[in-house]
Amino acid sequence: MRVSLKDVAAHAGVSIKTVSNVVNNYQHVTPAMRERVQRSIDALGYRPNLAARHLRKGRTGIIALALPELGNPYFAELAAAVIDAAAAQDYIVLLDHTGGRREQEVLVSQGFRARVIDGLILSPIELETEDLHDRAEQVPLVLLGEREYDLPYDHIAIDNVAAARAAVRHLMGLGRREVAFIGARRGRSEPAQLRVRGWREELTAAGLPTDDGLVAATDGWGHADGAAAMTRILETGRRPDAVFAYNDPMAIGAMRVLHARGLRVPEDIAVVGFDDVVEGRFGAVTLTSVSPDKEAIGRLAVESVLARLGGEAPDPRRIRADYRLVERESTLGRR
Amino acid sequence: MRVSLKDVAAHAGVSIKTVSNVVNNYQHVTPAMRERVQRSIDALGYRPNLAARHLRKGRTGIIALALPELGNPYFAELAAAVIDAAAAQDYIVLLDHTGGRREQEVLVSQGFRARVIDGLILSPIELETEDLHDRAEQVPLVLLGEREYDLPYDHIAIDNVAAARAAVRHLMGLGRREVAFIGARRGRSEPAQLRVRGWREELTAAGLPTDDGLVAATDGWGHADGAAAMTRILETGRRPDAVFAYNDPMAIGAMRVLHARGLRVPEDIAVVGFDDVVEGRFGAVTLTSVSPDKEAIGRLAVESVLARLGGEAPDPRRIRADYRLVERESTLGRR
DNA sequence: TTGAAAGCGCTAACAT
DNA sequence: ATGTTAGCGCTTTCAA
Repeated sequence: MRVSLKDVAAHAGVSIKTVSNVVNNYQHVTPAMRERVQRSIDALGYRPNLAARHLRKGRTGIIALALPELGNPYFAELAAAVIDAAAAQDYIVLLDHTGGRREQEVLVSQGFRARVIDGLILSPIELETEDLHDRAEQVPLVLLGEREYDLPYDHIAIDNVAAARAAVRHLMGLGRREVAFIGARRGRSEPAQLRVRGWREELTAAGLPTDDGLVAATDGWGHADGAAAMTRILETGRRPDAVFAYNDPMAIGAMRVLHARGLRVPEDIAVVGFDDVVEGRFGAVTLTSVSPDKEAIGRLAVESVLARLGGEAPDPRRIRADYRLVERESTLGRR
Repeated sequence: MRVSLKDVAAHAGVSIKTVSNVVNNYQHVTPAMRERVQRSIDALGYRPNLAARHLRKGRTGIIALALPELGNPYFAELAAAVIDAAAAQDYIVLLDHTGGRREQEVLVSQGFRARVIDGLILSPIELETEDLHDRAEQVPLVLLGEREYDLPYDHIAIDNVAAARAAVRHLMGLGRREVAFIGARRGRSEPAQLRVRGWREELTAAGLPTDDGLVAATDGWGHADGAAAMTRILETGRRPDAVFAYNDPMAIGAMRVLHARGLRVPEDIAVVGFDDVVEGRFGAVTLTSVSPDKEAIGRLAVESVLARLGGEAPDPRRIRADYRLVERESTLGRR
């Protein structure tokens, strides 16, 4: 059986409390006593039982991170950032994925998937405001990503509208006039709405029409969805001179289609992605992309959850992380 | 405060045990009683406190998964498989990453990073046999991946030597005679040794020399490392007619270099990767790759850990997962 | 500065 | 079929 505080106490000939004091680095312990107890701890190989500690303190030292899908490298990289930020505060991360499906997101937000957690970081796709209204769960929740909710939770994201505008502006600056948007979402909910809005606003500001025939809706957000959307646009006979994709995998999928059809990037069609995943830097044509500060997002998310744990209840905040546009061959061409 | 069993019992006018019986779906409860208790549970919004349950049962319902890095899509996809397999058994996954560094791997294997877990799935890179010898931790450990250890732990992997041989054989079948290997590892430990061995064996079997000038060692396993290694080989003046990379990101990095130098894939140099990540299917030239059955690996890993939890102590097994070689444009060319 | 004892919420052995 | 109770390992008053 495992050794408990009691065993150590018996071995050292002291009380349980004294051992506990040593384990928890309590101030007022004489060095001699600390020494003696520590010796017993080492001798017996004592390791505190966290379940018991948690039961007692009501804390588990675990935060959950629920992402749409790990296959998308953006989320994988984000997960890495969150794990590191959590580790820096002695927290461990439970990872879950929702597939971006509302039902799963609701389950997660209600705490039905992971129940041993001190806090939850959720990046929703389809989740609706009303799903969060009757949240029985009282563990702190922090929201990530493009969807915005008018609810009292911290929300961390970059300014998606501004970022999308910057991307489109970059294309305009290169003389492109017909910019397609790939990755609007089918159905009622519109996860991509902020980026579509940025696209629309920037075109309008430039005095250009925003042609819905150039907006391709998709079911998912992977390479294949981007490829399918690009194909669909081309098959209508439209020939835009630029494409702005909801994310990098979709942009890369689109480029694959362009390449296969003999269209040159960027000479014939320039392409801009979103998220700046590593993969975009190593294709035959490197990808221009909006690069959110993932490190910061991960760190801010962890800080937000933990802040609410301390009993402090700061007002819910909308936190803006940085981003920048990384210009590469898919818009600038080969230097 | 949270509602406890006691609160529900009081509300329903029954004993704690009865409520517990209902919550745990104990057999012998009259439907009427079950109904009545359930009503109280719903009314009060009772949710079991897992910390307490775990303290009592000595189980947490959590398994840890420690991977080298999430940025590599192979590991991200594997993580997804493990999470799903665990969910199917009502288990939740704590995710950690080691950076493939021995020190971190040791920490993880000793349980110093996550201590509230029922089992651990570890995919080591630098870890040495002796690091596992004095494992104080008694939670079940399952090993994943290419490194093999002569130790009493379950180990799940594909047959790396055979898979590497299949890849090289495919190249030989296409008439290639000078096959470089990218991604051998610097330093004492050799995570890539099985794949290098397969490469060597197959060349030897074909009566070809295995030229060490065609083996490029790297520090990491990312796109950039593959690109650097490819560059190094080319700059020695060597011009192999094929490249076999340790993994897909390295293969893609290498293809980027070839493309930038005007070398055609596969006409001038054919390329084969390993892991079959999604990204390889959408480049300008799609990538031929060894495709391990990630689903199966994830499932087998979870099953292995959980099997050892049941008190059963089956003999440690070496479990072989399936793989296949997926042939694409980087060796076959454009159809 | 250290010890004794209560109790966190739950399960399981035992009693009814 | 349901109730009583001890105790999982720890932290935390409270007392010495």
